[in-house]
Amino acid sequence: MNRYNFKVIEEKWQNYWEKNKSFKTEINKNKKKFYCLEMFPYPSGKIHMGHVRNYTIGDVLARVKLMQGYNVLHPMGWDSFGLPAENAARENNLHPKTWTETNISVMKNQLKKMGLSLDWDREISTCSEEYYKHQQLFFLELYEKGLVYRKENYVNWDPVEQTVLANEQVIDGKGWRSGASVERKKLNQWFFNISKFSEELLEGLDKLKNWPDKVKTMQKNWIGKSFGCEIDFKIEGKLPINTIKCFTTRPDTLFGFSFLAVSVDHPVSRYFLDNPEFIKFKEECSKTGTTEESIAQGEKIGFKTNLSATNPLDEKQKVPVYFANFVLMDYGFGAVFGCPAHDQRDLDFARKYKLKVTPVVEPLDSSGHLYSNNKFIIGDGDKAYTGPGKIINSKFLNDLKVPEESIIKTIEMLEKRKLGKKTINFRLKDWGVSRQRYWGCPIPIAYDKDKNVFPILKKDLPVKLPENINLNCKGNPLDSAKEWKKIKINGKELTRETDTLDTFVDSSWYFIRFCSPNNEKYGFDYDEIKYWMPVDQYIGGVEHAILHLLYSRFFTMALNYKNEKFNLKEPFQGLFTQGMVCHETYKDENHKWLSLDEIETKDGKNYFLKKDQTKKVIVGPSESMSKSKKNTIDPEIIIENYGADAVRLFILSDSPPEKDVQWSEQGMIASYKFIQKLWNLHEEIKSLSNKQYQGMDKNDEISKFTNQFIHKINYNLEKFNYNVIIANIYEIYNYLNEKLNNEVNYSNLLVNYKKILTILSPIIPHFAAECLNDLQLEIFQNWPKIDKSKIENEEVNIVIQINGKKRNILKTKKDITEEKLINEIKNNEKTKEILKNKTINKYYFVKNRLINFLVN
RNA sequence: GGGCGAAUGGCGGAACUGGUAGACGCGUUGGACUCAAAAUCCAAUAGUAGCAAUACUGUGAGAGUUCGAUUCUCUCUUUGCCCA
Repeated sequence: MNRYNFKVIEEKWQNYWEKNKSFKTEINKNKKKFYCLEMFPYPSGKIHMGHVRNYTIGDVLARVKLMQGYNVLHPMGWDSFGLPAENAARENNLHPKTWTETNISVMKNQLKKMGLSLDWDREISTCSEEYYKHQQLFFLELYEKGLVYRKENYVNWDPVEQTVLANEQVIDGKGWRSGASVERKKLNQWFFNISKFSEELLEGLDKLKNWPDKVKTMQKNWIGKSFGCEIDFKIEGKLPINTIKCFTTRPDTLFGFSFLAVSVDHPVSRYFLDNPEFIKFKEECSKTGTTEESIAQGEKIGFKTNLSATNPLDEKQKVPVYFANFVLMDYGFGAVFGCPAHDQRDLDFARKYKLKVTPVVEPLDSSGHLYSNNKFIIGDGDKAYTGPGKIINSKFLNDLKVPEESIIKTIEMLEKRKLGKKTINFRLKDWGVSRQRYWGCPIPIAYDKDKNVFPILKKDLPVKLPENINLNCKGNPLDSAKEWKKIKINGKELTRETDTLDTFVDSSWYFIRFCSPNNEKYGFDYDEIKYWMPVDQYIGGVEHAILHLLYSRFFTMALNYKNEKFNLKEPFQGLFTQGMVCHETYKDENHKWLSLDEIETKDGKNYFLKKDQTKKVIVGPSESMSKSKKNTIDPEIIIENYGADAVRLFILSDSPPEKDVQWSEQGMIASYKFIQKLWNLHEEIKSLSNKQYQGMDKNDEISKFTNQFIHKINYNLEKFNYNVIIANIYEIYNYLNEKLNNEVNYSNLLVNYKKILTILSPIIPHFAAECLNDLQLEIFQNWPKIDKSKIENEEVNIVIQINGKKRNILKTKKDITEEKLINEIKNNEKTKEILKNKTINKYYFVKNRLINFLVN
């Protein structure tokens, strides 16, 4: 028997597919289309196991759909702008473009070695001019539609690096590189008006039937629609201010009102700018980050003004007005009223500044700690009560049910008295797209001396990135590109915008570009997107559940906005989020991460340092593979050692795709060995043909088994239960292996074996192609149809229960009636004992499944 | 603190709309082959009792609905993710 030589065979078929352009796709209106898309990678250098998992899952689906007769679009590209290229360029003195292109060529080669069914003719790279020139045009179109605007906004500013930091570059309030405390700084920035589509983005979620509920919930929370009320508070003080407008979701707690808090950026702040103490306070506020989390966790501080605010429902109740760091200008109206008894933030603040705490909601359940001497108080002094109950201490609002009645009724009352009105507020903020970076898509805008905005003329696109650039300067490199910055529009001397676009913009329309990747005139072709879009199945990591997916949905809606020809609102019909690939972690005595290369084991449990066998290694929990934890496995080495088919098989086999999978070398080896076993089986089957082997399988049991197997696989494919499919494949192997020893009719065997190979081909395509070809069959087979008459068995096992406990199993003919069954049980040697000396009070019969006797 | 999910042998995990719990794989144990090892093949493998047939117990804990619950309901514990 020949050993299966995966190296030769995998290379052979990869070359064959490439040469024959087996996966090239074009519009074919006679065929149903299927657009299968996996999230395209950032070209960081090498592919990692996460990619292997993502692309294997996608490839199985794409190949199945192809075999089922769909016209399958399965493209791949590169999300190739971004900060790592700039950092790497600084460290290695390479141009970001060179670094990126090298990485792309390495990774493309690696992907090809996985045997993916990709149409490489559609490859795109977001850092290429061919791509970003269209993006710049979209930017201008969105600008014309009023979906892009400029405003001042806070950024995370690293005072040492003189640069803006992304949120993930801020670690514990400090710059990741410099370690300096990050400041809040105001900069003029470009924004996409995503909040204009808040309602549509929210409503659209309901129509996305093939999205995981988890992701939809996350997006829903992110959009954060809340019903509430805007209330005008009367202000008294020695300033020309009459009212301050607040937004609240809890107007029903108005009688618990003990202060009014406004943002330091609120318009009223202008009256305090000559107050040195206020300036100091404002600076203090700018030291806390801009994220909601840092504000929530940070200390709540306030600056007391000489103003007072009046409760609109009670003229007598007047409370102080504070500037407070936890109020943000871009939520609501930059002002909130504080009801400390029923809001944790407000309570923290009230305790700090010794403000009154009046409870206005009485909890329903009296077992709570909020009671003392039958009187409701705020229990231990630091916990606000936010649960349900009824209103107290609130005059005419008293006894309203919280929250069912209280909020609506209070709003009605306020509206009647013209003191406020019902408002819907969204948490979703507009998308700031300006990045002070070199390696991104230049924003096609210029300014005159007075900072007036001049869009670059469309005929002058693309705005190319300057090639010669000094990346080792402080701040944004484009800012120091003096010559590049100069531009004339209609004879007017202007200065270019030096910010580039957030890379999330690049990935917000690449799926549209894939439909017509070579259209030079425009970002897409209407006919092509009409045929291909939306993406039928999008597959990627759950870490993109919110931003990338929301931005892509927005961008599609923005393209659709005021454009009847476009006619597409939701880009991704189906979404699947796969889990991460995990591995054990290892540390030395000093709690430094150790890589697998640095350690050794003899028993698989106790690990020692390779350098020093006396040093024990601390084995940590399994965590997602990452370079920083040194627990990565390099797919290239694994493919080199075991072959692409074996890796594909393993990465699917051990866990459901939506869950994390634990990398296991032993599991990997098992998959490798299994392919060898399948090959041995193949050789054996082939050898039978020479003997014209005629076996005994008269009932054609093998067809029955195969049909049932295909039926199971179809079901599991639909449910994405790929791990169960692999188990099914092991089952059919075990079955065939046994049958070959038991004699089988050769022609029956061959018919079914062909079907089995067909089913294997999306999962282990090289192996299946080799076997099919070896039998002189076409390597691209149609997905086998099920012979329904052969799915059902004529015989079934019926469980016999006594008082709900299993006592025996009886094999009978299918669809047996209760009477016949009971008769059979009573006469059968094996089962008649069960009912002996027993009175049957009642029995339950489930056809073809069980019978449950209730006896004394 | 809120929202959502999860908990099944030594491990990863199966189980259709409530109806044979533990498919399949890994590991472990025993055996065959071999001078020996590797590879391969065969067998066993939830726990307890028993030579065995078999019986009892078992899906995080406790309750409930039901003839019957891994599956449905409630409470709790642990844990993961997202938001704060």
